[in-house]
Amino acid sequence: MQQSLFPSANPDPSASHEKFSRSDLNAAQLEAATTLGVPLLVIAGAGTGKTRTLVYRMAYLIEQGIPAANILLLTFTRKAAQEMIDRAGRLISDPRQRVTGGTFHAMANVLLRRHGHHLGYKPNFTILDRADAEGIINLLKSSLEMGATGKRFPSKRMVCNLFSRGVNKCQTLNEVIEDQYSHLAEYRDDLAKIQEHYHRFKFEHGLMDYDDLLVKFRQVLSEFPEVRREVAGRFQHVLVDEYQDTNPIQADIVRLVGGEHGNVMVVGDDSQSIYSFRGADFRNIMDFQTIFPGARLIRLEENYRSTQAILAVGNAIIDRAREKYEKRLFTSIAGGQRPQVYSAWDEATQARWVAERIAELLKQGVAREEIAVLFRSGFHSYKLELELNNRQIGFEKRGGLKLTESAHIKDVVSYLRVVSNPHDHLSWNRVLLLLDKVGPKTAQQVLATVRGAAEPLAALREYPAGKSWRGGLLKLLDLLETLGAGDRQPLAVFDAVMEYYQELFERIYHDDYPLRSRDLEQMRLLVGGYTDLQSLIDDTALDPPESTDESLGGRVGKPSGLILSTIHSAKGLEWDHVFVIHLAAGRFPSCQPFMREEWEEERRMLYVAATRARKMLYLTYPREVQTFDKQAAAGGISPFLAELPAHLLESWESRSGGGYPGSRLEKALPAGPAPAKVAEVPALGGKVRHPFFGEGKVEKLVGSRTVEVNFARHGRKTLHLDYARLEVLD
DNA sequence: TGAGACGCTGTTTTT
DNA sequence: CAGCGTCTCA
Repeated sequence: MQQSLFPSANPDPSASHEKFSRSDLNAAQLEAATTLGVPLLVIAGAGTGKTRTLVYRMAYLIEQGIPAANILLLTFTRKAAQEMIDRAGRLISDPRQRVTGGTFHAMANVLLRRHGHHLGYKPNFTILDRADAEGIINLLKSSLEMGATGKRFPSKRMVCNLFSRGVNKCQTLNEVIEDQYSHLAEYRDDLAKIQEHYHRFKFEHGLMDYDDLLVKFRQVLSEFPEVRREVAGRFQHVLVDEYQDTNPIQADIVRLVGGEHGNVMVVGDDSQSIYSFRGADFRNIMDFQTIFPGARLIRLEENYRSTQAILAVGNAIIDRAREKYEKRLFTSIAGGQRPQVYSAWDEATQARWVAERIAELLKQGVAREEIAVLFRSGFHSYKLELELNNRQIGFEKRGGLKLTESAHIKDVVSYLRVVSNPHDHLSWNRVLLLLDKVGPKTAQQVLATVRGAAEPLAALREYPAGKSWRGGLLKLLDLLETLGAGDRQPLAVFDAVMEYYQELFERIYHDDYPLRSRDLEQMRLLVGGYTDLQSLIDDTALDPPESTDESLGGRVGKPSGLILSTIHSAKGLEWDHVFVIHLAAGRFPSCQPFMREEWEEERRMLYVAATRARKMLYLTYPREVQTFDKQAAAGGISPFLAELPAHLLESWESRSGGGYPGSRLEKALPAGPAPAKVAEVPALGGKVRHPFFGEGKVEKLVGSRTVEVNFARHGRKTLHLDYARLEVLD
């Protein structure tokens, strides 16, 4: 097995050797970078040099004689870790000193392959991505004969969410159901049964989902002191980025490792907490000082990123947050142009306008990598993507569909997974279903043989296969046997798989296989970069490449072009020119939030988006948005945008003399802060309609502005009238 | 039992 | 518009 923790690119040898210099940091940053012997909690506002501080701290530790191998940097994405580590590498004299770093999941993966045997795992376990996990739920659902007829059983997606939520918030199944899924109460017993089988299934077949990686890693750390000591001994300094977005399990992992020596620094910003759906709670930041008594708190408040004009808008957004730790960002980059607001007629106009601004910027000589377009949800950029394609402006999309989520890639990866872990039932199932004349029933029967066998391949040789598909099965076994035998490079394995798969591929995807084969070619390029099959397989789940063309150049360092990204994927990044689109009611905030917590998180998301901009910020919204059934053209300006003081913003004026139905800001924005629309208080027992949950009946009035509503389709929800967009029916 | 056609429904964000 | 589940035919 590969020993380097997280295989990553070599530092760029051509990079200049910046000298580590204390004068590069302000007082607070310097304190954060150089304080030793005390746990540190760094509250760092957006753009206050948090990354720089982490980078300098790594370099400082190394200069103090601590081997880089003993330093661990935990970040939110692998990209972020690599970039920081590269930068630290440039500050020190010995380029071979390389800090290890990556995501919590990646670290857990590597260490569990080594220590998982304590919990009964073999080192060749397979990591399940979301679709895999849902697949298992589906398998179990049908094998347990649930949801057969009559009542509709909750979707696999729902079931997975429910399980995951329980894990990440440390709640029991019953608590989760009560809390969030009360409408599923009647399925409680079935869900409990599925959950039990799900856990057993994963364990018996050497499978781990994302949550397992964290949970099992925590377990091995807490139950086996010798493991804990070994891990803590190896990582004598732990640095954690984006701490506001860690969940209780991750915090526990930090506590267990860091508790051994206390050399822990965590960096975070409560105002940028946007991952509560994964169990994160920004209040956890303050628990740090309880977990590590005597921890020192350092605040970074000087913003080095944005102009005053942009920062003013950022501050105005977050000022309206109900609950936050006081902190006021200031910048010495005076002036700057006020952020521009463009109110578009509809989505197409919005797309055209943004594309035109981008074309203009490019013409003015702005580098493509200094421009980004951000949005709440992946699909918000569809129209813009079309528009950019029309104008032949290349872009890279972050977030949204991953390359590895497409069926044909999953097919290929399944062969690799079976080679690596012959007990991986899920992949076996997929691989068998690809055979002609083999469907779910037959596959299940074959799998029964795999289950008991110590050597599945040999056992299957003896399988009494039906005439129509015997040949196919034997060919498959030949392939797997050849691959399992030699110690081949991943690329050779991939090519062998492709030779076998090509025929099936063209049959199954007969209508569009030429298009799909482009993905396979791209995948082949990626495979070429690996020397170890297991890490290739791991990365398909832990570090999946984005689906659009760009992938090799963008893996390390700077993004290679114009970026379209979800706000979540834009975390920690910055650009000169940032467009935030779809700031329309019902889109951003998405129509889902119905309680304060969720509403506030949406607001923080806008804050994150706005503070990505260095020089110029553009905020746009379509006045009309199409819903999926191309019906209701709801929308209009997002309340977040509407409530901003108008004098901080500037409306866009059409230069071409009215080619667009451009609006004047004064018209679009109310003069003062807009009060939230005061919704009518419905009567007890009255009917209401929610944009997402549909119709429901008011069951209880809690306080003056909070009601409990029982929705026909979604069960009972507690709603706050100031946040939920409730319509009172009569 | 598998394969393919049809109709329904459901909508974030990510490791 | 998918991606699912159900239904029908071979």
